[in-house]
Amino acid sequence: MLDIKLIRENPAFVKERLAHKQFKQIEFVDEISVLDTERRRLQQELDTVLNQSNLAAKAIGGLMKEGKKEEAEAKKAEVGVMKEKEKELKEKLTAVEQQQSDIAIQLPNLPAAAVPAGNSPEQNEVVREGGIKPTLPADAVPHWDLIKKFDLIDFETGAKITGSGFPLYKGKGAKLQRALSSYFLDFNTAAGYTEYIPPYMVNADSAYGTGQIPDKEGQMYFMPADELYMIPTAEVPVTNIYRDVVLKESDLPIKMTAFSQCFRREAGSFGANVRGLNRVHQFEKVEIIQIAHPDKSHQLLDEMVAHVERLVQSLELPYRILRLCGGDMGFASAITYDFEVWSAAQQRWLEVSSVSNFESFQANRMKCRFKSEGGKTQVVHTLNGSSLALPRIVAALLENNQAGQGIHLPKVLHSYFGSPFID
RNA sequence: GGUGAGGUGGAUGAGUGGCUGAAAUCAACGGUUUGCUAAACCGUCGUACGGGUAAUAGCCUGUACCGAGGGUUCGAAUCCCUCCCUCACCGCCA
Repeated sequence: MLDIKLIRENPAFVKERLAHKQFKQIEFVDEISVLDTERRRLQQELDTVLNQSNLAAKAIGGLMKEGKKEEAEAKKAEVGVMKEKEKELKEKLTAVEQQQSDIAIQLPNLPAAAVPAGNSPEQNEVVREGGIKPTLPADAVPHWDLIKKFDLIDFETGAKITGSGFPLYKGKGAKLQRALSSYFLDFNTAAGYTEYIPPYMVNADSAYGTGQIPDKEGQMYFMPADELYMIPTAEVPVTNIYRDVVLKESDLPIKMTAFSQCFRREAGSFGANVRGLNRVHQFEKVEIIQIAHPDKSHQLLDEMVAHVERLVQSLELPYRILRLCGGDMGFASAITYDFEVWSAAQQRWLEVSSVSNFESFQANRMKCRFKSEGGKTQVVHTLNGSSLALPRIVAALLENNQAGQGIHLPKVLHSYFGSPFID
């Protein structure tokens, strides 16, 4: 949610930034300004009437005590007239407020100054690359073939039990998931992140707080009987820990990490890009989240990017870091860095992490604030990133490390997996 | 799922339909006293949205808010209805 004061005071800037994000309905900015003016006018009018009837009600109380019955009755009649006016103004005000907020929640976050221009993934900026792309043997195959060969995941039975895109991990495939998530969590907690296990379903308030509603509502599984959403990422429940909370300045930054299953409908996806583990409806991910002081958030974002980079490096995977252009960023983000690992057999980059600073956008919606030393209350900044999403990491690990009889695992995983290779 | 109790400011906890935006205590903050700490004493101490003035500090002022939403009334924290949540016991259950 954008700050109404910013829209009021600097509409030109807001419009320019929205255009940078390739947002089409720039006219929303002017519509909000008009509604805001009207809203304030109505509130002023209503407050005046309410004030009069409050004063009259008090006067009646006094008159009753003094036994001046007739004067009291006369006053009552007066207030009766005001009630009509009050009702009318209240209805108008509520309607205008509703209209204003309906539009306001559709406005995405403004991109930060460093966000490159552009409207398609090709215009994302490569910040840096690392690792070495392996040269695979002539008979190298994509991960879905390796998965079959080593019997790691049974997609067909997963489809029978639930539907396509719900993998059934099995044997060493299941153990590898456990090894990776344990390793990621240990890596994060060693860096000062507190570990959480959050609920996997959330209510509408939480989904709204992090910006999934209304923007991504169709992407979430919804349980109508209980009005709950399956989480698309641990970001939603974990960030919402601090919804409607006023923190102390000394509490910041708050660093949290959580493993969760993630559920995404991915409606409309099809084709070769969704084969195997490239795109699934249920997957495992470890997330890192920070609640930060506004002055520190961009520095902390850099630290989070560096943190994820070390994690990817430790897996010995070739990777690159992208700074997303305005048109490719998420609804709630002010700036986003994507991590991609090289999938050698598919000859393509796979996104495994997205690290973003949401600045005050989520905090405004969630009413997450802190009291500064001076006693002033202001909203925090929120940040999060994957550290890491498992399926595509598995895909890259399998493909890049295939060597005839087995698949070699990076050193950091040996103790977690209980073996240096899969065979 | 059933029954009972309850939801009041950072915390504990009063509150008879008007004098209660809300007692009291604690915590917190500022100050006095003090060699330092403690104690004592004095003061401050909710949020949101408006309006005025002013330097985006501050000050003055209006409205709303005592779980949420409705209703009764000239007037509701207080009465009525619906819903939500918490706790306890029972039932069911990994």
